[in-house]
Amino acid sequence: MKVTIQDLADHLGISKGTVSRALRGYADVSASTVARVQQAAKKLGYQPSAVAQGIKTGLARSVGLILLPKSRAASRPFLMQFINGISTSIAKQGYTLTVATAQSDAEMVELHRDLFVQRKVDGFILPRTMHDDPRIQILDQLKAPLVLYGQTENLTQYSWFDINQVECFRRATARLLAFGHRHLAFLGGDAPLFYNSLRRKGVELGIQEFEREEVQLQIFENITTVPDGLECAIRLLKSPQPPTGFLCALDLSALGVIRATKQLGLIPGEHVSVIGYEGIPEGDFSEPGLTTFEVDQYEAGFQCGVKLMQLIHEKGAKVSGTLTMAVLLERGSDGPVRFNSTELATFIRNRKRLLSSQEKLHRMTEKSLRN
Amino acid sequence: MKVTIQDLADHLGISKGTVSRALRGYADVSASTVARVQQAAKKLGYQPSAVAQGIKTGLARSVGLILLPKSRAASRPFLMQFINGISTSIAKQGYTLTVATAQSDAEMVELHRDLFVQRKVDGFILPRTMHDDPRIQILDQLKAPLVLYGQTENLTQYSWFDINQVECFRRATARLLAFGHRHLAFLGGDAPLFYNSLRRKGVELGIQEFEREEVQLQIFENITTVPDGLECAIRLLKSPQPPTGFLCALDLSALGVIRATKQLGLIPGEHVSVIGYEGIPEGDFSEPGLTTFEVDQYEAGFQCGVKLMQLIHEKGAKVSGTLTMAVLLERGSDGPVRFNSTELATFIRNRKRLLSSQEKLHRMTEKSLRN
DNA sequence: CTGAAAGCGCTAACAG
DNA sequence: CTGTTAGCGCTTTCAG
Repeated sequence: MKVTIQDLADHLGISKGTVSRALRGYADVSASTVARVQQAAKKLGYQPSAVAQGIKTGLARSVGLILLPKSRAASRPFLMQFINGISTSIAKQGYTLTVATAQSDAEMVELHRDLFVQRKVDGFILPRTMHDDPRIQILDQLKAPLVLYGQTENLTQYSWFDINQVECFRRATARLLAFGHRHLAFLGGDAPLFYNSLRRKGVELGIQEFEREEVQLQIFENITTVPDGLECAIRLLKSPQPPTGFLCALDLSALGVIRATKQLGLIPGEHVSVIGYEGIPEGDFSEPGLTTFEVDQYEAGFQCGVKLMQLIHEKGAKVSGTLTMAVLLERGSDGPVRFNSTELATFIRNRKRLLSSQEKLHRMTEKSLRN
Repeated sequence: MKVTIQDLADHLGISKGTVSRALRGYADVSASTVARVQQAAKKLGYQPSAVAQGIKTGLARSVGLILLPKSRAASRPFLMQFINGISTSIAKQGYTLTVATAQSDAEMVELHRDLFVQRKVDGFILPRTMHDDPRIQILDQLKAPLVLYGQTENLTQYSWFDINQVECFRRATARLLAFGHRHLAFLGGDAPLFYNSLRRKGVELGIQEFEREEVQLQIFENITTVPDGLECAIRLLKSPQPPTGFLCALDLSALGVIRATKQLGLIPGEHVSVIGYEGIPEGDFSEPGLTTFEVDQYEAGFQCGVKLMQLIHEKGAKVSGTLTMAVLLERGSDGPVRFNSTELATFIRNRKRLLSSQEKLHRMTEKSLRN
């Protein structure tokens, strides 16, 4: 049923060694046999077993990507495109992507070790890099090829690909400052993840470069979901000195801030400005649309794949890091400051009265629409 | 560097055959050696090479899932959770998921063949089943184990998992009819995909069961994106006899319909009702929220994985099909009919006047908010 | 209960 | 240019 190299050799009346060399394009085979072999291979539908090949070469022709379903909200948005990018780039060399799912951080590290030791994969792509990433430690020990999607400590030792998040957040900050905002809040994401410090650094840099006036900045961390962002923003906006501009490490938390803003009867993009990061599709459907940096996750995956292939194939290949930019999507969630912090606080304090009057007007509008 | 079964055998002064049997839990090994071997294995960090195992067993301990990045919009939303579900369920048996990406339909079929012939995977999960699916044809020929996520012709021959989409759309239709809608439109998705006929059938069934009054139904196909839905809805709503209720095969097209509705100055959920299917996160951020059927993609992936494992491991395992339900998320995009089709047409024809008056009122609201 | 040995399908020396 | 041969690391009879 399953056709092996022996079958093919028998069929052609030559040895399997010759068949192997013909198929692998060795120079020392006559052109005519090469042709004959290739033809017969196609006819019989022969393709070498990757498993049997792997036992000789020591390679599985697969790279690993391990996910954490636990943090669904945080990891979901970007991964599908990322996966497409990886598998497309490695497919050229006959590689496939092996995806596994860990149920916890500890299991995650073990899974990396096991998959490599069992030779199910030849290397890894590590998304969502952490400070002192335990995955890196164990893979270093095993001398496993790896590429980081993101940055970390001792970066020169590794191949990595990342968005220049410092620059993104510097620009976002400069943008809000140019809009006249002087009270800012930074809602950071998962604290252990390395990107978090980069994004915060970008914000601090932006403020530092701005020398015209005093700027207030409040910093929060572990704001990773819509409810997180909502809750945090409600709390801040009800405080005596609320921020008028929100810089969010994640689109999800930014969407939460937009919701909070509306709940308080404020208009996002007018009374309060919000900027996110990542470019998830939800941001295009909120009202107003979310101003954010759109990351090309497909490209990121593709480049990670390319780098990993280099590491695996070109022995003694040097590691390389690449930094690229995301593009700002200017939608409606930010704009020129209307109230300063103090005015905003007053405005919010009176929101009940205003909300009810707004409702009355809404009913009027409705009625008139009905004719 | 890499520790093999031989190393372990040498270390313990026993034969590798014994080591192998001890590790695989054969009955005919003394408990004491089993313990010794396990301990030594842990100490030396020995794990059998999946590649070497595979050459004997003929199994790669991996299942394949092949994606089409081309149809990004259509395939993106559901896949990540689906992938998590698959890899979680197969991980119990030491299996991993191999993901590959095809650039075209033809390449997709080839990839299935190649991955199986090369023994990189032991079976496949086929999402997005088509009419006379060419993937199934080739895999049947190769006697490759497969599980369908979705239905198709000759279903009794295969293992499959699906949502009862006929029932979902029957309910959606009954719901709009109960709301008093009598002019409906069904915006179908990719025509070659099998789900499309099921969803349409559900709509037709719902209408057929409704005997109180005459119901108009317009049917469209290949409406797969937001712009598709937008365009189609604009055209329909501007027609002399516009539908007041939209049944959309996909959330994406439903979101397009909502946009169209707003562009025409109508209020979705009041002047026009829209129901989607799938439960993508965007639906929660549109205004109003999209009423839709939420599919548990994780569970779907999990069940597909379980079925595939049965097929691969239990020889002579019989195929099995499972039908489950999605849950209706009642959000704001549908509701009791306000205008019948004729009234709606008139209303839309006068929209310009209305829109400008609405704007005036909006400015009033704004002004009052400012104090 | 354990060791010896064959062989899975393929590649890569090494002869010829 | 091609055939022969020796493994790669593991599993699995088959003897003992």
